[in-house]
Amino acid sequence: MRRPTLEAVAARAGVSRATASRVVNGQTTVAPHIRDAVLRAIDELGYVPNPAARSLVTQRTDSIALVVSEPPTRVFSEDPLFATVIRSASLELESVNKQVVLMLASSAKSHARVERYIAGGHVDGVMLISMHGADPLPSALSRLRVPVVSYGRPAVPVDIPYADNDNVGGAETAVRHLVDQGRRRIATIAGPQDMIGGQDRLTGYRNVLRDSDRRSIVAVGDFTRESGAVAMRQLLGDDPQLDAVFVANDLMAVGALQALRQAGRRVPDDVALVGFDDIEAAKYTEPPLTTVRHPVIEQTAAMVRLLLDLFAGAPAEPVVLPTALVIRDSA
Amino acid sequence: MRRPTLEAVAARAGVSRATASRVVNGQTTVAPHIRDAVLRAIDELGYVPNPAARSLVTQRTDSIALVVSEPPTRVFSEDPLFATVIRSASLELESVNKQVVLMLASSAKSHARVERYIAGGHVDGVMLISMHGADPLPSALSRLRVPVVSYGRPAVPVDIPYADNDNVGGAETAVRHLVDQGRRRIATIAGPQDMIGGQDRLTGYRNVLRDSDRRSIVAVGDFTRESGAVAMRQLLGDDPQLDAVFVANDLMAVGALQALRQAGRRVPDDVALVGFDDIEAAKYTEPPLTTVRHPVIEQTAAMVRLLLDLFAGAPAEPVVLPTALVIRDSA
DNA sequence: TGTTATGGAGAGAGCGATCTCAGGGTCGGG
DNA sequence: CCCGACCCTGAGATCGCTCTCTCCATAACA
Repeated sequence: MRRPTLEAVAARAGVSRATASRVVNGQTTVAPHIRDAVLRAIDELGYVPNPAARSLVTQRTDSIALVVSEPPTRVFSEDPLFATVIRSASLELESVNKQVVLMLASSAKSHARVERYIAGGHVDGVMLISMHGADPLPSALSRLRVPVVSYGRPAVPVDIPYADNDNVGGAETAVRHLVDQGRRRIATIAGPQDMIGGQDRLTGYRNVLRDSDRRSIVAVGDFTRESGAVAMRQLLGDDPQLDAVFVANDLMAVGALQALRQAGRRVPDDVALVGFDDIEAAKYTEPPLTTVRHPVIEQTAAMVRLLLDLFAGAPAEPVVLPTALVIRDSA
Repeated sequence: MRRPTLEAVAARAGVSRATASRVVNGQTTVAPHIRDAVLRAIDELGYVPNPAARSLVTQRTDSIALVVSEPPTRVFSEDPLFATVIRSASLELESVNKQVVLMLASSAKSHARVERYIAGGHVDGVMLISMHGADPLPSALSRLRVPVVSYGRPAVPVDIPYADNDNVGGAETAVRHLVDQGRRRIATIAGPQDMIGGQDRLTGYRNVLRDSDRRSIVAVGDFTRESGAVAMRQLLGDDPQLDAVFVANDLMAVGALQALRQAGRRVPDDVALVGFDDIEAAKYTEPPLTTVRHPVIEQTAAMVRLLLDLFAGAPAEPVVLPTALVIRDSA
């Protein structure tokens, strides 16, 4: 007992396959009563189009790969970034009837697997979210003649459109805010330096300090809460007099806040703290976190739009979204 | 400039399409020198089989959906369970040349989307990891005549094979261990009661207490670390004399440990603690956590095997893997 | 030498959709 | 009343592959 085919639907409705196909694909050039007959037949038979047959002739699959090029432990960490990107990309593409296929590319072996899958034409395009500098995937995929876009500027210079947020500018705004408050010893907890976001946010910090006659005090974390606490303790050891910290993401800022509390420093009285990302948790810290908004959903939407542009043959230029300082109580 | 077809490969190698196909699919009935010629042609043209055309005739897609029926926030939480299942399922299926397609089914809307995708025949089978009682997906999918297996016993009674671990038995072993140590007031931090794992582990706790003439003291968490801390504080309020706690998963146990420390209780001297799952972090707590091993990788492998059995037409009976008490320092 | 296995290659029929193109109505205008 | 325009519908080719079936060549045996 096989699944019903379009042929069966057509027979039952008393029309040709072509007409049935027209109805299935929502063409308007079909007489209403015939349309209804076909729809009824579809319903009665429980017809669902065979995607293989369809994509064989259309040369489309209507599915898009979201390749996350990170070890699973990072993807499935407490960082809500990936979850948000995945969810909003799915949502965004759902509205144009495309399905997101999530692929994790951690090891070199899984890279090869992903490449084979993409090269095989299983998907119409690729959204890449890869943050590490050494990642060979962006260039590998761009060679495959498949439409590829990236979430965030690829670390390796490679000619694929991307949607990013203004990491440098955001960091500059944050640090300038601390300068404007008259803070003198402004430290930073930077992100990992093999990630473009980590680099750019540190650059922003340095830019402002350079122009404002202050010495830079840097500790490096890896974007996890734990590493934020560790880095904060280290900074307090390096310079017990520090009166402000710019933290490269909110997760580390939460850890830093904890470390400051344990060290008996009041925030913002003794030490002002600015984070980056504006994750949900930033509202609920004690005190609520002043931070730079990283528009994840908008950035994802922009990335999706870039991909759709590529499909349409339109030119797709990189997009950089502005960030905005969200002032709460920690600075 | 289109992708080369099998026809092109055959032409270049001077053989028929059928022979080229035989080589591509690794059949042995091809003369070595012809085989080589075809392989060379494949290499020179950069030929990759068209999956749509292939699955149109074979009626296979060689991809398997892993449907995670949880809100993304839970999937991408600090709980390493999902990451491990995803990784080991991919690994396991890779060896039989099948690709895992990850689908998140959180809302009712995404349920419909997943169902449509599966019904469309995009995948050969489905692995379901769904923990909530009210989840309509198991029964919905089982109606679709697609091979479906489940990670963990489905909360609704439905006829799909599953691989589970012995939650009840594991909990019993843990609590018995506490009884054997002469603990008198043994509390539990249970998991969410709309999840089968949460229910079963509480059942195990109750079974042993009932037989050992002790009163049960229950607080309920939601498997997150935070909720473990909250529940522990509540238990200490309810019965300041308690001398042991069985915690339904390690994540909550970590939180409980923290709460106990803050309350000035020594572990295991004042209060003994047993967790469940044996996650990596359990080794590194202070003191290291005594816990029940939940064999995630083996269980995933068993689930994959069940699915492959279904493909082969073999009967697939539910599998329940044994758990084992891992004794460290907390009890 | 004739006959039967046997191994290896090719011809051709599908798989289930889309899409172009041609043909048969209906209608309005001359 | 005839004809061109227009709107629907159907016939049939096509997408790229697998797989059965047939056929040929060589080997093995009597």
